[in-house]
Amino acid sequence: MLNIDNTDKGTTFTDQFDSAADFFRALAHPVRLALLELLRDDEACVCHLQAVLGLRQAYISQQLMFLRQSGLVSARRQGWNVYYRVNDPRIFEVIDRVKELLPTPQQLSLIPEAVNCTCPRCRVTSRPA
Amino acid sequence: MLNIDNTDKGTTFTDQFDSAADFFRALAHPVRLALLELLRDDEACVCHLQAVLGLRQAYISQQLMFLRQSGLVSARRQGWNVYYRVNDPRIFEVIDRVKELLPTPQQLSLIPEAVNCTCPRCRVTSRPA
DNA sequence: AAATAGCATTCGTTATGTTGAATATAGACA
DNA sequence: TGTCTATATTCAACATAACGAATGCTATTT
Repeated sequence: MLNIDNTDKGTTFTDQFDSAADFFRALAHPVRLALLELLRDDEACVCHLQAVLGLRQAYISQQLMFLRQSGLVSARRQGWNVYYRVNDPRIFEVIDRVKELLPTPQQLSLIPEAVNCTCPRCRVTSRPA
Repeated sequence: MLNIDNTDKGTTFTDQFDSAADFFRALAHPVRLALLELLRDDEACVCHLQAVLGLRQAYISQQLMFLRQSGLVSARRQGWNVYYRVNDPRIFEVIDRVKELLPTPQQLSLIPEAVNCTCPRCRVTSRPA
């Protein structure tokens, strides 16, 4: 039931936006958005994300933990590597819509090649030489 | 030009998400989302928002300032009152899409009536008695 | 079991956001 | 001009997030 005058500490009108605010907060960081972008088409291991973004491994893991706790991604271990994937690809509809609304001319979101990743997947996909 | 290995301090892959992150940050607060919801169909004065949300006036103004600085809303003065409106209604497409993605059963987003607002508009629209 | 690789977590510092209290400002009206 | 109303801003306390450094954990390989 809707609490009109907020006389007690029950549910208020504002409270119904808590989960949406949490969702937006998970996206409110450029590194997390970059990570999600790298996971858009396929899962990826941490070492791959690290190599592409050029950031320290521990920092990558911290941001991935944030995304995990927000329910946006999941992790799967395979041997030495842990592969992350997006739980619900529909979040990209939200992200893409926001990009359209932004006044800045949308540069190509080209993903740089992984240059220093040694995981098995990268050996075959990103290292033709 | 895309900076592949981030060897200098120029534009990195992550940088292209800065403005999107700022946008999401503006929406990453339940009170700001509530304010936007109240401005969805029509502009509203601060005293109206204050009465509906049951929050202090200064606090409302602070959050409105945040939304203003984020470029999401604009203000217009008319006599004693300042009326706020959403700059680009397309942000509601984003907000509504997020609400759809959330697992929580979407409660009715009914907006409570303003009970203590004395602005001229509220006198005619929300105070039948 | 020991060493190694890949990743996660903890700790501490700094920065940023949140919120209340107090105060300031701008316009309307006498 | 002075006062009143509606709103804005400033200041300070507190909470949370960001990030670097260091360390811990797990699975594989030998």
